[in-house]
Parts: sequence; C-alpha cells; structure tokens
Amino acid sequence: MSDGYDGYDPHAYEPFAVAADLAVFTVRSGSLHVLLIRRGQEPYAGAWALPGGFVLPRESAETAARRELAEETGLADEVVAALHLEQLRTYSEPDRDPRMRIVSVAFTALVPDLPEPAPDGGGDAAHARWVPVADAGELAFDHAAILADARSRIGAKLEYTCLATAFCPPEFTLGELQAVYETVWSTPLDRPNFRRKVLATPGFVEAVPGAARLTGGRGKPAALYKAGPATALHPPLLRPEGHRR
Amino acid sequence: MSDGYDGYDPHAYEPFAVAADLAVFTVRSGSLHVLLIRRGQEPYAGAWALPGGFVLPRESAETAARRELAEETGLADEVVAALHLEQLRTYSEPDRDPRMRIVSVAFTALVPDLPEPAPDGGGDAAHARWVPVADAGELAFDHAAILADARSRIGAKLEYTCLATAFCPPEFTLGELQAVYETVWSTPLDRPNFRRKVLATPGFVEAVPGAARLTGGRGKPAALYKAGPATALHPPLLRPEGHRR
DNA sequence: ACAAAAGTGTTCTGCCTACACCCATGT
DNA sequence: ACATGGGTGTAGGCAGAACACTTTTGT
Repeated sequence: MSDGYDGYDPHAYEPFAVAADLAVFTVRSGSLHVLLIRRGQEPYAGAWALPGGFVLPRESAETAARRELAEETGLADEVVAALHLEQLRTYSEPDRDPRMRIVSVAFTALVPDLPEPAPDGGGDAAHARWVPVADAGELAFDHAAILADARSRIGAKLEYTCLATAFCPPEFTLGELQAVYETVWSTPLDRPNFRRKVLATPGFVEAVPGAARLTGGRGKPAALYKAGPATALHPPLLRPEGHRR
Repeated sequence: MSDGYDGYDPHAYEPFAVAADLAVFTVRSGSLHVLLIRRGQEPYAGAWALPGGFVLPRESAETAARRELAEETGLADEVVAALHLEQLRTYSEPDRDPRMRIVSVAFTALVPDLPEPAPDGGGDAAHARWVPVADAGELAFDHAAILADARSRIGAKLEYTCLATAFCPPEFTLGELQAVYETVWSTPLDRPNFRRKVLATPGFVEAVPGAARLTGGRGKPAALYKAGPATALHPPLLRPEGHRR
C-alpha cells in the first residue's frame, strides 16, 4: 500500500460492504448444475442468485464463504470445512448492487452429487436448489457474469488439475470420472485413451483393491478408484478442440 | 447474494476499507524487477511496499489500481490506460493491516524496461524504485505473500499466453523475447526450438519487414518483430521441468 | 582469424489419436 | 444369444528435445 493509506479516516466515506459469493457446481444426471438461492426480498425478489453473504468484521472472505454455504444449504459443517474452495475473482463495479456499495469476492466449489441434496435442509436452505447451468438464465445482480466466469474457469481447470475427482463420490469408476469431463466440456472423449491418461498420471487416482461396482446394471463391473494426492496434471488433459487449429 | 443481505445496515459494523495493490514487473538487465514504494509513515515506516491505495466510492478496483499507479509512478496517463492489468487475488485476512480492516484486491501488470524509469517522476513517485524480486526480502503488511503469488502467476502465464511481449519494447528481437522467458523462469531455453515455437504460433509475433538491430554490438543483426493479436498460446510453451517426471 | 549472436536443418523420442479387439454381466 | 459397458493392444502422426551446422557482424 502506498503513502496514500496514511491518515485515512475509515468513516470519511460511505462505507463499503464486502461480500463472499459462491458458485457451487455438481454433476448430476449428465449435466452440470449450480447451486442457486431464490431471493425473498427486494431487490430482485423472486429471482435466482448465487449463495453468499457479508464478510463479518473478524472473518476472511473464505471463512465467510464457508459459513454462508453451511447456513444456506444445511450441509454438515465437516463437509463444508473440507470443501475445496477456490477464489475466482473480485467484482467491484460501483453499481453492481442498487442499494449500496458492495464489493464481492467470488469463490468456486465442486461437490459430488450429494445423496441428500442440499436443498432439503431446514431454515435458509429452504430456498436452495440445484439448477442446470444451461437453465440458469437471468440471475440477480451481476451473478450471471460471475457464473459464466466460474463455468469457464472450471472447464479450464479440468485440463491441468486433478479437480475432476471433487465431482465424484469417495469411490468412483473411471467411467464416472470420464462422464464428469464429458459433462463439463460437452464433448465425448475416447474411453481407452482417457483411461490410459488418467492411470499414467501418478497420484491422480488410486485403485481400491478388489472393489467393483455394477454401473447401470448392465455390463462388466467396473473397478473402483479414489482420488489420489496429486493436484496438478502434467502433461495436461486437453479438450479435443484445445490443440486443434 | 443471499437473503442474508437484506436488512443489512451499512453503518452497523466497523466499516471495511477496500484497497487496490499492484505487483508491476519488468525485465531489466537480466533479472525480474518489481516496482516498490518506500513507506514514509507508520506502520512499517521505511519499509518497502507494493504501490496501491484505496478504492474511492465511485471507482472499481481496477480503475483505482490504474489511478494509483499513475499517481505513484508518474507514468503517462496513456501508458497506464493501455496497460494490461490482471486481477491476481483478493487478500482479506482480518489482521493484515494493523490499523483497520482493509480488504485488498491485488493486480499484476507487466511493463517493458522503461526508457525513463518510473521513479524519476515527481511527487509521490519520488519513493518508487525498481527492485530485483530476489532482493525484495521483507515487505510491509502481507505484501511479500502477494508478491510471491504474483511471481508464480506470471511464470505460469508465460506458458499458455502471449503475455511475454508485454515485457518487450514495441519492436523487439526473438533473442530479447527469449531472454524474457529465461529471466522469468530462471531456465535456459534452446534457441532454435524457441524460435520455431514462437513463429509457428499464429498471431504471437509479427515480423517488421526490413528492420534489424545489432544486439550487444557483436553478432549478426537480428530481425525485429512486434506483438501480434493473439493472446492465448496453443499448444503451450512449457517450462523445461513442466512435463518431465 | 576469431568470437559472438542470429538463423536453418535433421534426427529421435514420446505422447496422443484412432480404432480394432477381448471380457464380464444382465436380459 | 446379444446388448451394454469395462478394459487391452497397436499402428500412425505430429510436436518437442537435442544438437550439428551456416551466416553475419565486431574486434
């Protein structure tokens, strides 16, 4: 910070509020879904919005994001605490909220398709729903832009990180993992090559010895894997169009 | 934002201040430099810090970053307006500033080695200096962490974007461009392969017909190029260690 | 003549693509 | 038996790594 900081009076200006908003994604029945909240009051009453809320005086933005997520979705605290949250970007246009000056730090999170879907929780969670991103349409404030940024970020992240496993349950088949990629990228992938690529990357997935699962009833039972310790994917797993001219 | 936003009183809490801080890099005499400001007052009087300052009530964080950069470095307004600014991340730990709650949106910028170095400007610019990042050491507040994040970000960005040209003057040789990569990555690169890779990427650089420059006095004069319209680099130009196991 | 820097050519390796093929299970 | 999904093998192509070599300048 510059010398311009010194002598600043915190109360001289109309204060800023700082918020944390979340774009929480899951893959469910073949399409990418995002967690949205139905707004109860003006402005944008009745509109859908990303979950989020104000950063409290003794919180960091990330702590606030976790707290709001737990409050609004009824997810268990341990689940929320273990969640991989990633800062997306901060939105600070002066008129992004009609009421007052709000600077919002946006986060992205990826969760598996939860057995008890979040919206069934009590309290604030009553207005939370999983919505296919394709159907999200208009959202309150600038949340449609945040959602678009988050969407494109996770598409890119799948290329060079191991984050795709965050969309899967603790144990999953390679077919399920491939479906995550295909859903997020909206592109079919070659199964043999996908398989080799994933298994050739040390620490991406680890075999669960002896375990197998019948997928969809038909077909050969698939071996089960769990997420490995690796986070980066070298060399990357590129989208089919990614390296074509 | 959630329903938690409604009924919020802007004055109910100790207000937040929002700041924009900048990590401005340049390549100069074979090493990566960052623009730092010597603080005149407490806290951290006499310490080095990243340039930056408060976001004003009607500004976005990015606008504030440009304004502060112009004020503190004496760079021409056109130069600052044309600068490629990229949002790095927002730092919001409650105690990052001992005086009050300050949430800081950090930006990164890359500039060529300026003919008239920024620090020579008048006014606030008097305390600005280019410092080799290796010599930056301890900085005020959490700026050392911001600098480290910015450093690693630009290293990664060079791999898959055309940003390296931002470090070069309007016309440059491929040797100079390669020196940028080698300086930022601290790795020697193979000249023939680098050259082919850059020229094979459409829109990365464009030849300036007929022009040539003697570099260092000795050796064959090098052809000149200017930055092309491309921004992405597909496929990426990976660091030597990047895809080795 | 020699050093230094630009620029060209060539070989080798390894990954990625593609597609053909076998295996196990339910109906 | 056959459909369905899991899993293995293999040939071709393309890009990058490594390095030998030529060209043009200053001393």
